[in-house]
Amino acid sequence: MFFLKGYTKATMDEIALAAEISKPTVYHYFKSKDDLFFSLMLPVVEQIGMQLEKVRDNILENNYATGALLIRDMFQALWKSYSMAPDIFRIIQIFQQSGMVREWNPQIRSSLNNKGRHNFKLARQITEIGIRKDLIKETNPYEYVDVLWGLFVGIVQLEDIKSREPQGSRYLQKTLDLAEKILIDAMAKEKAREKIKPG
Amino acid sequence: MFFLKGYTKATMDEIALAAEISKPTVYHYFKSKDDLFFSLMLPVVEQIGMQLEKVRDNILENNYATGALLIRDMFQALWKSYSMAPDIFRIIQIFQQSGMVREWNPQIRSSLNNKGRHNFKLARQITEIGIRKDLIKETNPYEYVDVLWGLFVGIVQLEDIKSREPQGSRYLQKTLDLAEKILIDAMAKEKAREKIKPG
Amino acid sequence: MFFLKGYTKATMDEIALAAEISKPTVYHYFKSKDDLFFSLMLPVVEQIGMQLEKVRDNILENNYATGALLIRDMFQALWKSYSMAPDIFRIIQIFQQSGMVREWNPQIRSSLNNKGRHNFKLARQITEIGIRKDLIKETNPYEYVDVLWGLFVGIVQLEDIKSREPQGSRYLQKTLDLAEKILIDAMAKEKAREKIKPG
Amino acid sequence: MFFLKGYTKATMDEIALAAEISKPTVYHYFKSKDDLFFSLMLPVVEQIGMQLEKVRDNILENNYATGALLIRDMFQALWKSYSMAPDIFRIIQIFQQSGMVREWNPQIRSSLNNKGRHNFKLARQITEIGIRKDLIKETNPYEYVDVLWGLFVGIVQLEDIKSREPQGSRYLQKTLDLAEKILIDAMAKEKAREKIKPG
DNA sequence: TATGAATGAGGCTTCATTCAT
DNA sequence: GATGAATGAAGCCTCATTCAT
Repeated sequence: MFFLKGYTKATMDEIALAAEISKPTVYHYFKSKDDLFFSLMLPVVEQIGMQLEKVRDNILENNYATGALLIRDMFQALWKSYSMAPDIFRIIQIFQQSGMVREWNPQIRSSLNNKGRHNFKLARQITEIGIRKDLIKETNPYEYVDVLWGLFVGIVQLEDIKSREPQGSRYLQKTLDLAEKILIDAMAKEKAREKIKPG
Repeated sequence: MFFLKGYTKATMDEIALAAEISKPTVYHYFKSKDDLFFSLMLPVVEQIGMQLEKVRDNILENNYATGALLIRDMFQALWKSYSMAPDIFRIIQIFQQSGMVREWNPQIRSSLNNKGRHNFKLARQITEIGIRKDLIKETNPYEYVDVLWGLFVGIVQLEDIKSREPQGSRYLQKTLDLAEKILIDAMAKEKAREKIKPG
Repeated sequence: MFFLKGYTKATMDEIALAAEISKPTVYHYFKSKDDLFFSLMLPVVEQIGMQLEKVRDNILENNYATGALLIRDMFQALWKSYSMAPDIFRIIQIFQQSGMVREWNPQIRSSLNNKGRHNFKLARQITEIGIRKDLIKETNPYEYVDVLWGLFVGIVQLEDIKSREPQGSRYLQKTLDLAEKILIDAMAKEKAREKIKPG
Repeated sequence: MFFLKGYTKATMDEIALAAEISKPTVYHYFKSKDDLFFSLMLPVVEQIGMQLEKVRDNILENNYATGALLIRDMFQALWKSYSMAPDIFRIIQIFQQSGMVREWNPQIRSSLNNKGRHNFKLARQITEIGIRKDLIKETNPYEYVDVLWGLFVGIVQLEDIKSREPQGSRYLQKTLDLAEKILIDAMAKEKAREKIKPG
């Protein structure tokens, strides 16, 4: 529902109807609409964090022979999280668009923000280590991570919109492949000899 | 207002208040909330179209010596449109997120969709010509254009969200610069010598 | 407009549009919506009064040979007024239905009520004289007049509604003819010999 | 409320207040103002239908010795329905005056129209049988029924309006009695002797 | 005389949330 | 644990009416 209609337009009536329970029952499980929304988002945000932690562990253990492999893994961290729950992944976007105008439960808000910031920090760490280890071209890690995230989310969103239209495309996979390739081409340091062809 | 709060949360009361006119006066000029929202979006969508048309004319007249210049101009087409009315540019995103708010006036909906599709078609044309003229690496133009658009929009959105937070960054410009560089690195064909074939 | 939509649903915008003048111009001629409405009604109410006065004069001058002729003339008094301005005649009904909840300009209200009451009084006078002159069967003139008025208005209304539907009848004339015949049959005193056949 | 103020002027606020429930609760039971209005009307329209069906059954079973009795029963069919819910009966008039308020739910509109037409058809059937059975004078049944209905409704309306005024009369009963008498006098066939042919 | 633009007040409807059972 | 019924608050929109020109 949140995904289909956005946070504000999804009504508790519809949500209860779709869940085939009564409205008071929804409130039995979730304190409020915000709470319900938040409960959906949190696991995905955490999922991304876990994926990124794996990447960080890998690079710390020198498991990446090339920058291409590192970059691919970072990109895949997002993609895997997305694949596990595409609809829910998208509502994170909605959440951010919704402007958080309504005063969220401060606890909720801070928890989510912390986890979000944590993810960005992780990605920056990974980038920095990648640069230090000569896998990634010298860049400002802040900008690099923002490009990575923006690229992924922008494409998911775009293909999403397109797929909603009658003649909508279903090229999400292919477009993300291209995006990944572009990132690698642009960011990965080509090792003296072995030239990586991302496949 | 739409930008600050999103379509649904922006109330006509607030809009009228912000515009320093009364609510009925808003309705004197715009038939409905949808109509007002749409009226804001249209010029920006058209602006993008105009910018892209310039690029197409340029490439048809062989005004691009290198692929880098072509790609930069396409990227700049978005950026210029964005710069002219950042807030309004963003509401296009909101519009798309909002799942085509309610049942739009079919005329509105179709007009906007047509213009949007037109822009994508233009960008694809430009890409195809660029490939044919040996300025851009061989790629599927559909995917290429989607990456371009997704990258731009994703970054704008991300920086937007960040800038809303207390410690928010203001790195939009720098991040977009990096994004442009990445696109060029990855897509533009490096000419051995001058390979431009006039005509 | 009032006739088409009723007092409340007819908006000043529509009225001005239909009159092909601007709204302020309407207000230039009529102080308010009430005033405009009233201005339309008054002439018809007065018209009915004038018709009835003629009948009263006639009966006072012994111009009616039979009760049938008298009753027909009273019925015709309504019908003529209706024919002169059917739409406007109907709005009198609307006015009465509208409940006069809104506080009409007291002057307007009283003027209209007076004229209306005057008409009923006239009709009663005529009836009383008719009874005294042995043209009409002995009856309570109040009830008699109410039947006459109710019958006429009820039929006009009914045929009106029917004519609005796709398969709507257009039998106003014939039905009113029958109504008149019924009234005469029931109320007119049959003179010793000459038996009137209303035609 | 509808009766007191008419459809348009009766506000949902007032209605809820009068019903001593909150506005949303009204909407819990009725989808819209139209729906509420319609829900009030339907039973009365159906009530009239049931009364007329009884009359039709009676005449088919030769239960009427004289035309007077038949006509009285038809008139009483309306009157009984009216008596059972005078206020609600009146709103049917308002409904018709109101020009089919806005765009009624097509289902509602058609349902009501069908039932209304059904009632008229029933009354015509009764009239035709009455004529065939020599109880009623030869007449066009269409016109006859319209006179009957118009007469009843016109009088109810008129007395209604009068009773609203300070000096208003309360002569509904007496006037309807007279109306019934008039109808009988004019329409019922006076039997020379017993002319009833069983079967 | 005529009008585009403006508005305070108010109407219908919906929503998140809570009772009472 | 589950729900039909209830509601305060708020949103979109319209209307009669008036300015300013």
